[in-house]
Amino acid sequence: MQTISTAEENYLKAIFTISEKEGKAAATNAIATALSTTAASVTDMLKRLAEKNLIAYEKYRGVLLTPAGERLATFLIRKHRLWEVFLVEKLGFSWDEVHDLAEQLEHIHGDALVERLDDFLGRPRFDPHGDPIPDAEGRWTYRSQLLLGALDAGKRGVITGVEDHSPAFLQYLDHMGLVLGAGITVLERFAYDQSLRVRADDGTERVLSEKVSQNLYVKPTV
Amino acid sequence: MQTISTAEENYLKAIFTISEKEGKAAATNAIATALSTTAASVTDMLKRLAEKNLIAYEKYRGVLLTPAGERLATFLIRKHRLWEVFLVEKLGFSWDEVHDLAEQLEHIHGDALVERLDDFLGRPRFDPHGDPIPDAEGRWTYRSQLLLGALDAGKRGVITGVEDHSPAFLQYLDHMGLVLGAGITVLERFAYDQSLRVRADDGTERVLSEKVSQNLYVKPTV
DNA sequence: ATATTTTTTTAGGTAAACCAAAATTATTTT
DNA sequence: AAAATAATTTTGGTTTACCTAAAAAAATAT
Repeated sequence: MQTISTAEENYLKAIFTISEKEGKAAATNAIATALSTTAASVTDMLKRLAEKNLIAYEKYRGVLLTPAGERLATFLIRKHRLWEVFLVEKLGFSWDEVHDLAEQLEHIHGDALVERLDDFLGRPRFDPHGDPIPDAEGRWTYRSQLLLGALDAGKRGVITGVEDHSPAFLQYLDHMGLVLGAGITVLERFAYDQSLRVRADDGTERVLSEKVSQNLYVKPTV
Repeated sequence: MQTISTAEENYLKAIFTISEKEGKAAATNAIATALSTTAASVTDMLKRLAEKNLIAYEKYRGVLLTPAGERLATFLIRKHRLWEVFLVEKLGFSWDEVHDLAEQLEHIHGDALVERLDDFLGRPRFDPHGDPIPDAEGRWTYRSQLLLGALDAGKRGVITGVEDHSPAFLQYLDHMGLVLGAGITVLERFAYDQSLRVRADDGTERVLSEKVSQNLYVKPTV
């Protein structure tokens, strides 16, 4: 069984994320940007990953993960998100503090560790940002959610996740009481700047910018 | 602030352990053996660690840690042992399974993580093998313990730790019911092979070899 | 005190993971 | 369809952390 380095794991995760979002092969430059490295370094690594049959790579055509590569990437995301749950639920970190630590912890190797951690945490299906956690077989939980910006006036939804994971956005949400699970009703949409007047379940009313409404996911309630 | 690689951290820990046990500067060969590498590689690394002022190195004279190096080594041991407590107390691993995982986890960087983990675990002073855990300021807890082999016939002690940390020994102890905190009374010492006849607090009597009695620590009870 | 053995260092080399600059290929514009 | 631009790869280099074999120093034996 071949071993995979931390650097290789980071490439697999980046390729997974980019090709998933773009719906096509990940470009060298996109990977370089995601990993804060140069295109030359990426080409270097792609050759090695192709050699290990973790990616399907054709020069100048971008890359896709092979089933083996996708399995590894999925498992890395599983580990990252389980550790995030641990950091928030057990150690008391806030959701804007856990990314860098989880980025390190996801590279710890040990199948038994992951499964025991999962049990210890009560087999959570979503991480502290509302992102789904693949199960031990790599299966994803799908959930019907839409951006708050897509919710019609008069409709209510429950906050289920974020698109922007930056600490600045997460801290803003904390400040506004917009936490996962909170109910929110769209009262009015201002055509001028696409801002929304919303009401929390406790009756508090606020105006949220388009930028906020485009980065917050809600599940509509009936 | 300079960064320290995982390889460098492993050298610091090895130097700490060897120089502490031997009571003198750690020899190149001893470090090579401890890290399963070659003397040439060790010399290589010693130059780099000396450059970073983490060790006091004189060619052909062995190495000692500087205060900065000792601080780092102590903190690594703190992290290693806290993670071992987590793995045993929270995730349900047994004491013979946790070393390799803790060996990875000790290299996770994050002061807040360590302090929160320490709190979460109830600020334990000893790890699952009875080894002391340095506190956040790097202070060690000392404990009066001696090898079971040094306990006179007729005396009773409580098991406080192990010298040999190998899974084989730990599993043997489990099998014999010789867990941390268990009481044990030496009934008789056989001069021929230095084996001991002992009695557990539940009345069970056993004979333990010299090898066992030289690898098990007890705290004498009055 | 010299010879032998052991330990340590040096010399020269490797692979992984990065880089800048130059060359090549693909894409877009005209 | 050519020219210009953008994306990608190649070339030649770096550092880290290893290695083997040879040389040098220290320790031990005679």
